[in-house]
Amino acid sequence: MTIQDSGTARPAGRPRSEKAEKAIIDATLDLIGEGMGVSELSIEAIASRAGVGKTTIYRRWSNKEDLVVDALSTLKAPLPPLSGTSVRDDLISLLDAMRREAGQARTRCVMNIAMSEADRYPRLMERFVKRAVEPRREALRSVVERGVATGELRAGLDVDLVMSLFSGTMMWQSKWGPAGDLPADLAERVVDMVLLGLAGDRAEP
Amino acid sequence: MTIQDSGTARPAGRPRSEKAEKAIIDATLDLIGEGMGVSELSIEAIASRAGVGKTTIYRRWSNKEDLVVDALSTLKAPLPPLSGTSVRDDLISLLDAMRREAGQARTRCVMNIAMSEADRYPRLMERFVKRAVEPRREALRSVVERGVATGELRAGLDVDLVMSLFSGTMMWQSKWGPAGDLPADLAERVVDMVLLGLAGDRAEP
DNA sequence: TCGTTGCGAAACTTGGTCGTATCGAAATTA
DNA sequence: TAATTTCGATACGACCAAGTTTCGCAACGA
Repeated sequence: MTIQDSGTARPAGRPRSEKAEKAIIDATLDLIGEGMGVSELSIEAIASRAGVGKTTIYRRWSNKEDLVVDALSTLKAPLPPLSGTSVRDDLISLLDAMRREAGQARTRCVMNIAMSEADRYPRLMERFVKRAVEPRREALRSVVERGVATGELRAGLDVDLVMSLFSGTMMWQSKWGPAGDLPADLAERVVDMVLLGLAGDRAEP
Repeated sequence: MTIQDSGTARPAGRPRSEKAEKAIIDATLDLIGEGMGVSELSIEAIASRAGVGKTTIYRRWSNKEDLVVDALSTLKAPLPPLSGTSVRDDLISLLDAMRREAGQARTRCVMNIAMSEADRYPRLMERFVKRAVEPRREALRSVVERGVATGELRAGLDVDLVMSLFSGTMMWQSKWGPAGDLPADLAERVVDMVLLGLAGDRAEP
């Protein structure tokens, strides 16, 4: 028990540079954001991009995958606040958050990795899904379920399928939709189109 | 002008083996189907898988991308026949074709490439889109437009957005939906859900 | 039969990355 | 000041894949 034992017993010597750590994480995300797959990321490229020695990376992470896991984990998921006034409004809020994120190269390329390398890096994906995907999924689910409960949405809906409807549409638009940024009113149009349905007449029995 | 000038003036020497060519293409598609990205494909792996010397590959394609372009180009797009009786039926046919294709590892992994490597291999993607994506896109578009024309679908629909709705939902399901094969009635459920809409009441003005 | 071309296999050169080690300088504690 | 630890830089040996070349054999036309 030394005199300065306030939780973190700082060892002697030069402390690790937080700036270097941040630079490494940023460089990793940048490279991913430029379209690199996990398997093409090289420690050397990351070190060079970050302006850092390889030693500094290996001192912190024992291998590439651990580094990528940490890098992806720093992508926070600040869900938009939901007004809760109507299911329609909340759906638009959620989808508009997706639209805005789809405009960022980083998010887009992380999504690329999630789509294409999930099978090869299950550990990585597991952590990433837990951190970034699950919160959104659950937010969307709770909104949909609330809508069913309040009658704003039809009873008997397949909630998972509804979620696929919204998420899939937004993702498809961001990847294959019109070039450039997604239109600002996309979320609203998607939600209204889905809520209202496409049918021209409601001649159901 | 020799005596045998029938269009293809066969040069002297042993002719190129069509079998080898086919084996190379197949091996390429197999490896892609096993989850390899374009950048991870190695000519050596392809040659080894195809039971072929590297020379035989380099004699035909000057680089990896040309080979992959040719390989993907051989993936045919046999669209399902459309009954044309109702827009609903045709939509189900198209979406069910997607569902069935999503069950094939090859198609799935080609889709992975399309999603994640489109930016890095624009030439490749251009040809692939033209060959495999466009026909489907146009088939879907014509069905939707016919629906609007006949009144089966609401007037004033954003046709591109409708297409994103269907394509995106199916793709999302195949990637993030329940594990294993997609349920056989998925296409029907998606189409009906979208046509009918989610709203619980139609209190629109 | 002979010349030409393709074949698969193997050797080879080149270049990139890995993970480790070493260096002098810098930052911190004691 | 001395001890300790990290810093960025660089060098190292090992490995792997790319792309080229060489080899002996096979398949074709003349």
